[in-house]
Amino acid sequence: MGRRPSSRVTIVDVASAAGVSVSTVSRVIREHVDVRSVTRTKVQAAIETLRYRPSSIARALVSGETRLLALLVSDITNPFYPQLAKSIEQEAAKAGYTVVICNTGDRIAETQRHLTRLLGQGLDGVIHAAVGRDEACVLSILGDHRRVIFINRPPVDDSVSCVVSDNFGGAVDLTRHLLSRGHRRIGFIGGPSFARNATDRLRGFKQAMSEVTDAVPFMVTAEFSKNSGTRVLKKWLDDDCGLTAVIAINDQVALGAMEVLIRRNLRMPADVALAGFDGTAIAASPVMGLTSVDQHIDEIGRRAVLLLLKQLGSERFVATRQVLPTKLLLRHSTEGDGRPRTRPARAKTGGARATRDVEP
Amino acid sequence: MGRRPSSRVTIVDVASAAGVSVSTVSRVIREHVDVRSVTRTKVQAAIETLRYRPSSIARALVSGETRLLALLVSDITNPFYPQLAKSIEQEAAKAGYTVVICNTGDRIAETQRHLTRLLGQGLDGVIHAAVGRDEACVLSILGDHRRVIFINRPPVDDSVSCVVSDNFGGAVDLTRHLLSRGHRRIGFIGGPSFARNATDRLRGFKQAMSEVTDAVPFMVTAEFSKNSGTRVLKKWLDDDCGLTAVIAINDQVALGAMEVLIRRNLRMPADVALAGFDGTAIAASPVMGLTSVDQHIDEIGRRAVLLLLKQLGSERFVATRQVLPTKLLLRHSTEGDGRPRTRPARAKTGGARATRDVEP
DNA sequence: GTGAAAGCGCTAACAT
DNA sequence: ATGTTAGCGCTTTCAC
Repeated sequence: MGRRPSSRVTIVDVASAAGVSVSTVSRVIREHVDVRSVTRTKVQAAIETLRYRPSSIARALVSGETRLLALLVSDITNPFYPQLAKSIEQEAAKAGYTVVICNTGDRIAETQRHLTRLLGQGLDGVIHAAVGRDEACVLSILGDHRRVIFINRPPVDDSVSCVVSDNFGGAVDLTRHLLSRGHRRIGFIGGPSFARNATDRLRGFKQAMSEVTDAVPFMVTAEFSKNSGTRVLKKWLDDDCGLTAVIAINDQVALGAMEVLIRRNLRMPADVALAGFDGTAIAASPVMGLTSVDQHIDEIGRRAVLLLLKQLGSERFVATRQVLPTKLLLRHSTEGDGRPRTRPARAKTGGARATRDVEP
Repeated sequence: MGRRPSSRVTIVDVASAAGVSVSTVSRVIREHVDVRSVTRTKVQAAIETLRYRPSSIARALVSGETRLLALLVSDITNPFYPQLAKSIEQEAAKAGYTVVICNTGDRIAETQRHLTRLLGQGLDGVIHAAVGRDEACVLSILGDHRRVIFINRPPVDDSVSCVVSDNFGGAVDLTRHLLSRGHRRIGFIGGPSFARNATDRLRGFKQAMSEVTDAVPFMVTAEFSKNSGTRVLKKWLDDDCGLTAVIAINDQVALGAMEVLIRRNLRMPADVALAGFDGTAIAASPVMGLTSVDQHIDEIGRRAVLLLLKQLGSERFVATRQVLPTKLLLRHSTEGDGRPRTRPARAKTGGARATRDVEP
């Protein structure tokens, strides 16, 4: 079962076809210099005609290098991660590396399960985009700090490399923006305390709020899920706590919150302004039109791969900490001028064949 | 470089620690029955204390089985695929299989690159969720039809297994729904002709339209991207062709189309009704509120894995073709009663602290 | 510059 | 029921 056809073309076949030894073929494959160009050509011809493809398994067995990387995410259905995954996959492929994506669901057991299995498969390195309670576990399972990069969520342990955003600064910018628009009672739907990007954002929020005397912060700890956003916002609205603006810990949570606003016919930002974090594509769409703190997702992915490969290739290792600036992207959900700005409500000019709404 | 610490615990270490031979250890690992329970316990203890983890690389080299599957998608940032990937990953993990996700971008060269590389890595099987022009290429590279399952897009070659939706039926249902709501001039933003799910949906649309004498279909071929939706809808509106409803080939294309409607202050469905395909989470959200033809994404993923594993495990192989029914999910984008139904525009009752809009 | 041979860690006959 | 041994396809000394 599962055994592949014994017809596999091996290095021995190539060797005999080219009339040389296997070691010579091996040298040609790995582009060693100590091969006469005549010989090399001969071997390459044999490789070509036999359509020989070296087995990375056999190679891995002897060299210990698989060119297999893992990308750990908490939930691939959060659009933030696919965008990240794409850039990581692209950059890794350039260097001949394969990336496997694993969902941890922010559960230690899942991280453990994946890592143990992948280590058996000969994993070369790990990019963890959602470290949390599993931080120690990851490091102990891998044993070697050189083979891990944390991204998105900063690790506690600073003897590990990471590429993260300036979450604190981003939150400060965003909060100041809301304050400058006159909001004073602002809610912050936070993330779990084990996620340092979330705690950093919370700190930024608190900092900015403390700079304005009459600002009244509302804070709550929740999960990074759409449901979290829905649940928290419902509660706040039901409690009638007079919020005029809400910051969600990420765009996904903001989506959940926005659904509540829509269901209750509240307008953004006239009734409640809303903002998120991450700068995902859906937030950027006018369909959602969500103000968000952009994370330069592609850049983080690119850097993570380059850093990891560099670490895998060098003997001495010093942990690197890269912090990228964020960018505040203003959209309908906050940029209104006090009058309703949500799309159909502000319909005035109309397009082709439009029946027109007139505002009260 | 990359060489893992030579301190790896091997099967030999376990054997000597337990005072047995390597074959006995191997038997214990693979849960062979021919082992006395005393011996087994002894071995397991040794495995435990030494923290031994079998190398699947070595195992793969001899058995030809890597338990590595590839999932080919056209673009992981289309939310349809992460949902699919998640269910596939989960089902595969149950059987100890690892899934690597590859973006083909619907380009043959990319498929080729990934497959060649992965085959060297000892790929066991492939689930291709976006076959198109690369169909022949996939089959020839893999050589063995048993090791491929096509999902989502039906293959041309019916000697290969597939799990797909009833795209034709789904399109018929959807089109009839629009017709029943009085729409007659309906646009269909189609997909590329190499994607059979797209062509099947188009057939369904034509079929349903032909059943109504005064129905006027508009059709165009585009890509499976948000931009396609934007571009086509802009053109149609600019041409002022009097469309009252538009069907997009998938939810992602519908998103692009919806952006145009929003930007032009056209209401859904009062001015233009809009619908998509796939039944993604974002379409279901009231933020998008898109009528869509649900594909039972999880079920497709689950079945694909089970079918593939079954095929990998059996000697004789007969291609299976599974066609799942679709389900029409009605949402704001089409279910309106003629009056504006888009959220803020129909604000009448208001929620807590809401300033109210009154419709004209 | 090229070849011969010893493994990498495991499985699967074949012995016992 | 357990041990012995020959590879799986490749890399890598070490000779020549």
